[in-house]
Amino acid sequence: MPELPEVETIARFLAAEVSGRIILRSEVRWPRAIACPSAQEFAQQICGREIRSVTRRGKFLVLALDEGFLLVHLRMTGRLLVCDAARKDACATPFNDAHTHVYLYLDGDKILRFRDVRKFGRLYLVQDPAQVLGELGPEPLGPDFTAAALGDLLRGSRRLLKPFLLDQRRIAGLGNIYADEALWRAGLHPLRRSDSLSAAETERLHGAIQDVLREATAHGGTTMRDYRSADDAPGQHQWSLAVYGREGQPCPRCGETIVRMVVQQRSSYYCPHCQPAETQAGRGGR
DNA sequence: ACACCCTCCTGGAGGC
DNA sequence: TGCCTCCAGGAGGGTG
Repeated sequence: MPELPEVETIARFLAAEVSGRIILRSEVRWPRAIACPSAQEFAQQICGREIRSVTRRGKFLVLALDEGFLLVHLRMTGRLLVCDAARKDACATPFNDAHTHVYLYLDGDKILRFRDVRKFGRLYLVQDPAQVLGELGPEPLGPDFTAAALGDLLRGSRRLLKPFLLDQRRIAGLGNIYADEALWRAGLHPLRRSDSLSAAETERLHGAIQDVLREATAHGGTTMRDYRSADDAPGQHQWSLAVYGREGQPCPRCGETIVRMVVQQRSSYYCPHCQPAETQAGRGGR
């Protein structure tokens, strides 16, 4: 499930592979993969466009075109793959399979394709990226995301910490894995209320979010099952996870058994010892 | 403003 | 072996 580090890894790879290339033609095999405009308009409008750059905003890939923007959200199992036209039948991931929904044929005999087993991912072709990205919160590794800024966000919310961290309108780019890892690093229980954090706890959470995202990006992301970069390479951060997916295993910090619970329909993994529900002051979740 | 539940999807895992 | 059911989960929607 691509979150910020995975999308960043893909963006960096794609930037080197497709920047400056012209989209000669496209093929949309599953129209619903195109969120906007219609699949027909998409095919017409994208033809002849030059890809100027590939960057990331939150969990979105942002392909700046000479005219407009192609935005891609991979959701759970979406992938963008590049290959040489001459070697398309030798791809590690089958070139022609039922899960590949959009093909973009580029100059220089390159092909960029969108594949998604679960069909949750979407492509957006827009003039103004704010149409899609406008509601996103700050970039957690950007200059605006200071501990003070996080404090303001936290004080403005009465939600539980875990759903707070997953809300892309508050912070853009965290998903289930890194939210759990950040909470563990900060020693904060997922059910703490956002506006209950002390200044020291806010500071810890801020550092934890940035550290885990930087480390995971340096590792090329986390591959639990499906994630691969655009060159089919898996990430390596799964070997460094402290709590996510580790129910029943010992906490790397204290040895206590990691617990899984469901918070708002989502798995949450935490260490009951390192992330106590009760605060020092004696109040708190449960 | 918040929680809660549903929908979208499919392959993989577990039960029998 | 094989069939059946359940489940993961990001985001957006509806409802209370």
